Amino acid sequence: MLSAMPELPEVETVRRGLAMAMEGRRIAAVTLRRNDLRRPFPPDFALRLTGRRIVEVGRRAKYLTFFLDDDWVLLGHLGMSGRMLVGLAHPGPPGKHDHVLFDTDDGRRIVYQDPRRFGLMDLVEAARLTEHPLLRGLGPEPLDDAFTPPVLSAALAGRNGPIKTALLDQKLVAGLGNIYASEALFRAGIAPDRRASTVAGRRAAKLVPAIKAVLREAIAAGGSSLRDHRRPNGELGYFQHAFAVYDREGQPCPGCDCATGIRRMVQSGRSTFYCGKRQN
DNA sequence: CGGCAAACCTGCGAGC
DNA sequence: TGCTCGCAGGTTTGCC
Repeated sequence: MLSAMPELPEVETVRRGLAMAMEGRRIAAVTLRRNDLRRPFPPDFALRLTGRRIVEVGRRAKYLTFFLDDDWVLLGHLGMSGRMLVGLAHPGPPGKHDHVLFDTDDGRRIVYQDPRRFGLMDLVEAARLTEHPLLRGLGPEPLDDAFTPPVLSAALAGRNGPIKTALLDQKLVAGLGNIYASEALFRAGIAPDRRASTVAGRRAAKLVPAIKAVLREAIAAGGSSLRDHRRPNGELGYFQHAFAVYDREGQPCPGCDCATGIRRMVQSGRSTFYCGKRQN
C-alpha cells in the first residue's frame, strides 16, 4: 500500500512505489468511478489506457508522469489529498473516495483515492509533455544541478513580496510546498517575511543548499506523514519527526534557546512556522 | 506583472 | 453527544 499528501518528497516517494509496481506492466483494465476530479478526465480516458504498457514512471515537480508504449503520457497530480494505493487485484468493494482503479496484467490493482478531489489526470503526447499548460511555466527542479544560487536570486529579483510566498510559486522553483518552504528557510536562517528580492548573494548561497538538503532528507525518510501517508510497504514516512519548525508552534526552537520558541504566522492565507531569533 | 483573497472539496479535531 | 468553526501537505482564477 502507498499513499501521499504531496510536496516533492511525498510525490517522489509515491513515484518510486508506483515504478516498482507498474514499470514494464501492461494495463489490463481501468475503471473510472466518476467523470471528474478538479477537471473532467480526458475523452476515452480508460479506453486509451487499456492495453498500454507502462514504460517508466517519472516526476516533474509535484506531477507524476506515466510514460506509455504508444508515446503518450498519463499526467497526474495528487492535489492535497490524493493517494495511490498499490494492492491486490481483487480487494473488497471500492471505497467512497476510490475514483480510479488501474488493474495491471500481473494481478495488482492501483487505486487512486482523493477525498477532496483537488487532483487531476490528463493525457499528453510525450513529445509535447513539456508544452503541456500545467508544466509549461514550471521553474527548475530544486534537486537539479541547474538550480543554483545565481539562478534563484535571478528569479527573486524584482519580487517585493515575502520570500516564503515566493518559494511556493512553482514558476520560480518547482516542488516546494508549505512544509518544506518553512523548513528550508529555518535551515538557511532567513526570515519568511523578508522581501524576496533581498535573498541574493550570501543568503541565496545558504538557501539553495538548505532547500536541496531538506528535500533529499525527506525523500530518504519516505516523506512526511502528517495524517495518513504510507510508504509502498505500508510503513509511515517519518520525516515529520525531523521537522524543526513546521506545525511546532510554541515548542522550543531546535537551533537556539530563545524564550518564545517556534512561532506561527499567516502569509497569503497559509501557515508559516519560524524562529523569530534565528531567522532574519 | 505582482499580490492577495476566494474558490474548488471533504474530513478532522477543538471548543462550546 | 452533537454542533460549529477553523484548519489542512495545492493550484487556479479573478480582482485590484
